[in-house]
Amino acid sequence: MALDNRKKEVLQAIVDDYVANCEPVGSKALIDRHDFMVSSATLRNDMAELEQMGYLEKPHTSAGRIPSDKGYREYVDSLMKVDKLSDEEGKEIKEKLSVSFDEIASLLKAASSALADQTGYISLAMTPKLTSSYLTQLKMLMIEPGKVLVVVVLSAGVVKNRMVRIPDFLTQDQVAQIGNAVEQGLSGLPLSEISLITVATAAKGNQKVELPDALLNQVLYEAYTAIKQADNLDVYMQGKHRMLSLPEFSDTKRAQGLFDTLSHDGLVAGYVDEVTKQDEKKEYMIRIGQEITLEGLDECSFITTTYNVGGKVAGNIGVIGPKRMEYSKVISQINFVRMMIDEKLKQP
Amino acid sequence: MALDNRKKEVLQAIVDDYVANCEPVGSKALIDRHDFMVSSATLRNDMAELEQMGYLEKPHTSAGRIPSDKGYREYVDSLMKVDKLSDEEGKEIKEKLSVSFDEIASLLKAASSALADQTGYISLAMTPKLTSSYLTQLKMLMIEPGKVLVVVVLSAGVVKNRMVRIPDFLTQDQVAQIGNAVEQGLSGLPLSEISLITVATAAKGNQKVELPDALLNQVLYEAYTAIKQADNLDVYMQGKHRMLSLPEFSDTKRAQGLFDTLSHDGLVAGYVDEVTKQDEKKEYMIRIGQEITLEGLDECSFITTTYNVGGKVAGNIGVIGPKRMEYSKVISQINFVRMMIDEKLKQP
DNA sequence: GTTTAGCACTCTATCTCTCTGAGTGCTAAA
DNA sequence: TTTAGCACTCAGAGAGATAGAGTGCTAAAC
Repeated sequence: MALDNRKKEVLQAIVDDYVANCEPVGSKALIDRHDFMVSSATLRNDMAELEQMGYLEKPHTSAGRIPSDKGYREYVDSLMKVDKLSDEEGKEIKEKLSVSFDEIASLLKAASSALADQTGYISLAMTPKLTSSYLTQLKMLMIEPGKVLVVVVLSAGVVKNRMVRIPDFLTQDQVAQIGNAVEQGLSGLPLSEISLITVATAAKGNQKVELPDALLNQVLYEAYTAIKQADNLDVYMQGKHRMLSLPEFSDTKRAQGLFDTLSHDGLVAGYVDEVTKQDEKKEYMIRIGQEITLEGLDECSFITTTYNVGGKVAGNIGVIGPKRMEYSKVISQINFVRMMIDEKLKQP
Repeated sequence: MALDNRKKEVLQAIVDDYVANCEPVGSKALIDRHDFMVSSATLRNDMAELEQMGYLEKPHTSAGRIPSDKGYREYVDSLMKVDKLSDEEGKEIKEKLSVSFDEIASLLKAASSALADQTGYISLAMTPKLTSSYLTQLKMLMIEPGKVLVVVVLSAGVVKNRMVRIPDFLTQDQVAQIGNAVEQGLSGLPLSEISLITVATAAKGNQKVELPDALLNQVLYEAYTAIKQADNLDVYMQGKHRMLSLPEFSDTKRAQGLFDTLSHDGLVAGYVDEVTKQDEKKEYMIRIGQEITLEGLDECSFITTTYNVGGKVAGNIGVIGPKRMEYSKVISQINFVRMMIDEKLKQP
């Protein structure tokens, strides 16, 4: 049985009201707040049917209705209208991202912070997935004898560095040369194809320094770990504490379950990855309540979207909020931030 | 009126019991759990006096007593015995910090993580206060035309980098030369004495590249911002979510107040700084309940201590937990972690 | 067939009342 | 100074009672 027009309106109104007040919506209240041209009894019939079809739930017999996960799903899929961000709000976000960012990490940090402030929920920003990106530069900088800073620059604009230890007696020149050799041999190679072996052959094919093999291998191993480490995703998450002010998390147990999960960056990042793959074609990904396979997030909704770096490599930003979230607003906010990121990263 | 021996014992027993159970302690329960050789009536008299002197409080007339801030203070100042860490626990911490850390940031991250795991409370680790440290190296690395990575190395072992934008047409050599000139002119200079002017004079006194003044100034300005940015304290904080399982934070409002404050790294860092100055001579700093001037932390206690880098520059690590904290255990844990850090950073 | 008025019914939240028990403070004796 | 004894206090738990929001159903109206 499909939803007739009035039922759609009723569902939409109930979601809207519940989002606003976090209180079960009754037929009377619905009539009061909206211009239905029918009586409350009619709405009651509609609501009973909507419940039977699984779109609504009752906390108990004599309460109003609240949307089920399926109800929210219908709402975001076909009922809500995503309105454009108000000029004012767009301006606010723009301002927060207006500082010049020449490193992707700072941009993402700012984006996550803006998103958290603007939505009032938990924001998320992840560095680009690097497996598909490639090495553009590798510099080895001697900080003091025996200590070398390996700077790895990736095509996605990601810069990472790692301090490594090498034998004391190597000179800055020798180390820099090895770095150059590796860089020449590997630049342009996708990260996924870089292994200890490729590093070694690259270096040995290009370098001019005469060094015993064992020694050279030691340095190369450190360079390799530095490159591999650059592969790690960074996750920026902000605004967690705001969830505590929501009525759905007034129960500490629930909040704890949520925070426990969120404290594992890796879990969240992995989940975002998975969802992104599932909804590859879509502009944004939404997961509602039980649809989320992360523990402790069954009272939440999760919205993510993908930004692009130079049209190729992509990372994610997103928002985690209560199921009772202002979906259309959050979506437009996320979209706006994504556009801003895309724009800033388009310049080569 | 000073505390006689039995009163001290009573206070100590009450703190111990309350720490263990988070329930007001009555005279009867006290007799049951401890070997006082007197009757409950005698203890009642003692407890009444302790209350009058401000060491104990009553939640209401017919409940047991709980320690007041003053009571906790007396406890940590003269009653508790700081026991040595168990070998087992020492081993666990050692293990967590056993990876080789050649960058101070990673070491602190690991330390904070170990401290949070081990205490079950909120841990804190801050990079060294850098004002007293000095610049040892400054490298400028061209990533692509117009984009330069400025790597700043400070005496405290802190390495920071910042991507900056410069005019497109400058070459790697030119940029590197400017970097060298700045480094030569400034190395050894305390950060506090580095200003845009000192940077400029340093560079102009040492550099050989012929560049129009305006252009040079632009590059120098970027180098200067990079140096100044290296000055920022980094704060690593972990284990916040654990507080939600404590009965004192079962009220979400309270938890929210705490988290609100803790989400401002700067506030916390500033406070730690202040406290450290006040208790300069002490091995560790303790602030209890209302003694803490940060909003939302009046149900908490704050313990910090100072680690050293090469005997000179110093940073802080610490723990935030409920007033009802296992003080002696936490103190020995913090001390142990500090010793580990000191040791790892002693090697030049 | 759809809509509506009317009404009995259900269930939570709230309030009040009572009871219980842990714990106190005080008094008087040891 | 310590102790036994006892009256007193108060939070918390449990039991009704009540109010009110909301429901579902029936029968009439459109």
